[in-house]
Amino acid sequence: MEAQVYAQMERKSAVFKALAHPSRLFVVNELAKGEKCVCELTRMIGADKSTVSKHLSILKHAGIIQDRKEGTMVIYSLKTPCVMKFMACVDGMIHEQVHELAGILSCNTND
Amino acid sequence: MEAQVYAQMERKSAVFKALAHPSRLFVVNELAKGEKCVCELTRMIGADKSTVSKHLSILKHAGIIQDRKEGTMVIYSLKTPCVMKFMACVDGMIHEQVHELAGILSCNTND
DNA sequence: AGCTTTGTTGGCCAATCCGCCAACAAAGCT
DNA sequence: AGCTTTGTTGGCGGATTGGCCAACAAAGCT
Repeated sequence: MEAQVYAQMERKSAVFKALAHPSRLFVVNELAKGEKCVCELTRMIGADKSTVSKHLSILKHAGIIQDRKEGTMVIYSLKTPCVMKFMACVDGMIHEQVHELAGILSCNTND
Repeated sequence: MEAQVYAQMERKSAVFKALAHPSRLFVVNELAKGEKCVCELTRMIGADKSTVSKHLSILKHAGIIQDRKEGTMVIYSLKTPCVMKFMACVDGMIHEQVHELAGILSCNTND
């Protein structure tokens, strides 16, 4: 693979890396419903605020979310709504996998 | 975050994790053009075949690609074409970032 | 049967990621 | 000014990932 192509793939993979964590995915899902401050996201996730702050920093650096200050609070919102389109695709993939598994195991799955 | 929601996010993030590597992204891009054997992908990437095989295994396990045997060769192909739709979205994000950077840099050219 | 080609798996080690704590910074309140 | 709330950053261990080598397996040739 040529260095130029590799560099391009690296930039792209950075976006996927940013989304490759349950908490960060949760954040994106919540922000899709509306903007939220770090404090609220921290309460929802239930981890240390430093942990959540770092997750948000990763998402921001990837260009997926943006922030704005309001008093002592920092409010985050979704920057790239097209991310949610792919979420639907992933949902479909997971449903398909569950279906396949259900077929293999031939037992009930209450989802 | 409730355990059930966390589990759902974990399943989703597995798909993103699978795509969160330059070589694996390269594979997806190549397979979008047409099916290819491990040997060809190995030549294109330029890593050890064991490394490429593991990358393919990760993509397969995530439900993104599928394989089929043909003689001594194993031929991989894209299983979920909707992945490519998101690629376009990511491309757009990167272009936007480049644009922003260009804007910032063009405003500060005082040297 | 023996050799070659093609892939996969296990193991080792380096690099990266993750989550908590501690420390610090900024803004509002008393 | 001091205290509180809200966030960010640094750093430390533990867990995970990534890439190479070696070993093994399957199928095609000679």
